[in-house]
Amino acid sequence: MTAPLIAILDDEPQIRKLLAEALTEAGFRTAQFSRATEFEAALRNLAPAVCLVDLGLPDRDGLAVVHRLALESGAAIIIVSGRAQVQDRVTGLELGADDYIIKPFDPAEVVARVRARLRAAPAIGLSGEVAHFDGWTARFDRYLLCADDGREVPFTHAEGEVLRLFLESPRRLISRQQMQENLGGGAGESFDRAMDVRISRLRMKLGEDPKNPKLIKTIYGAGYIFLGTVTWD
Amino acid sequence: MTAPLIAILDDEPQIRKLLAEALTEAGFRTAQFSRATEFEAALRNLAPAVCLVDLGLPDRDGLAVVHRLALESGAAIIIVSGRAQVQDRVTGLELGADDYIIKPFDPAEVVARVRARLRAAPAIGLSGEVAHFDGWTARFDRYLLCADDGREVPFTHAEGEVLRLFLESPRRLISRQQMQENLGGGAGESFDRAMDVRISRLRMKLGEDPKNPKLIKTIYGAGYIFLGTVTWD
DNA sequence: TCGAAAATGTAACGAATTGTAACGCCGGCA
DNA sequence: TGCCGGCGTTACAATTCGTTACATTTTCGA
Repeated sequence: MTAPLIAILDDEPQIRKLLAEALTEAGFRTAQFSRATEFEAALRNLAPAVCLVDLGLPDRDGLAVVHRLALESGAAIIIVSGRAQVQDRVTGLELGADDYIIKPFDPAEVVARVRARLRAAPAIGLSGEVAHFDGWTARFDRYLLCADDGREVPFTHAEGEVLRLFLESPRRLISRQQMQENLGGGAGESFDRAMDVRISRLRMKLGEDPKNPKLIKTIYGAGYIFLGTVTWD
Repeated sequence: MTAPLIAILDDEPQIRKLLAEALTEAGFRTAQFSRATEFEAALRNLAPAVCLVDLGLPDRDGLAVVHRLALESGAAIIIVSGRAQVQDRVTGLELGADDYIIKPFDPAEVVARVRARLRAAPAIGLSGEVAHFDGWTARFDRYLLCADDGREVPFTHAEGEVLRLFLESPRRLISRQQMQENLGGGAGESFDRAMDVRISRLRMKLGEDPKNPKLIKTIYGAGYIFLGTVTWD
């Protein structure tokens, strides 16, 4: 998967450079803009995950930009501004910004706040190779489940398919139908207890209590729900 | 729908009071805690949408609390701390906090940042999934009834449907008609004792005295009434 | 007041669904 | 060729939940 794109909108070149360098070093891609018009035009083609927006722009009020962004784009918005009054921060946040950083800033903090936004953002759809949930880390690249206490449990390909499905839609009912369709491209056979067995084996590896599973719940007659708070790297 | 619940964890009473007043005035409900142990115990039953956490706690390292919270709960986490170094902020955010506010703070900004968190994550916070009543907490997200004394009783999907119906209309007569219609989409068969059995099973799990049920009352010839004071998170 | 009919409570049963231990097939590999 | 791990299949155990049967309660007319 490609690195998330961070858009930077600021009229001061040194600021842009500072931000871009820090973000690039942290592994993100960046796109820089000095004027609001240019920025908004580019948004049609780019889909940044986070936008860093300065309020003091030459061609438009930064707050107006923030407001439009909040309404029309799915990106997280972080205001980076020299306006330090509480009232500025409150109105910026009320207008739809997700965070507000005051200049002068430390690049490390900006990176940390960008990461926080990405973490909170809907990880829906795209999934990578590493996910964390409830004391576990699933490494799909190594077919390995790592517990926070250091234990490592390998999982197989078939188990991984089920696990990925769960981790991509946590806290949502997944019907047996959906499972069958998403698993191993298994053509619709007469019927399949294979799935149940996969889930049973996965539960065992996760150390679930058979009488009262905490992570993978069965909804009789409907399907399964994965409870657990998932973060994808 | 009830107002989102904001949890406050800070050992200084004035700070708690300041935060609670501002949040209450802004239309939120609050729950206050002065120690980490107390806070974590309460999380079994509460499902706050946002947690405001101080780092300087008497009984535990605040960062550890933040980390656990980030892994195990779906709540947004805002650190409110006097530690003002960039390094503190970065590690706090990396450990899973969604925002970091430095003391002394302006209550208006705290409210704005809480709102920003709620806006970004309407999915989590699980509003509508947790209800409290008379010594019990019903967690529909986990199919679990938690007694205030710590006991946990799982309930099934069918039982949950009945329970939810009651908790959504407490102290109001619910006719058998209405039940049948709301339950499992059950088409109006000739007649159904299924519902009675569901209620009987639910009563048992709630530990009702069969001769004298306190929570689920039968109105002969009319229906049922759920007596109990319900609060939804 | 008494007794019977109607309404409700619930234990027991059973059909459908789900859990899982055990078995066996298959492909990879030495 | 023989071994071995992955994984589907099978068989049987466990759970869910509606149905049935009977006990209990309420209502109401005689």
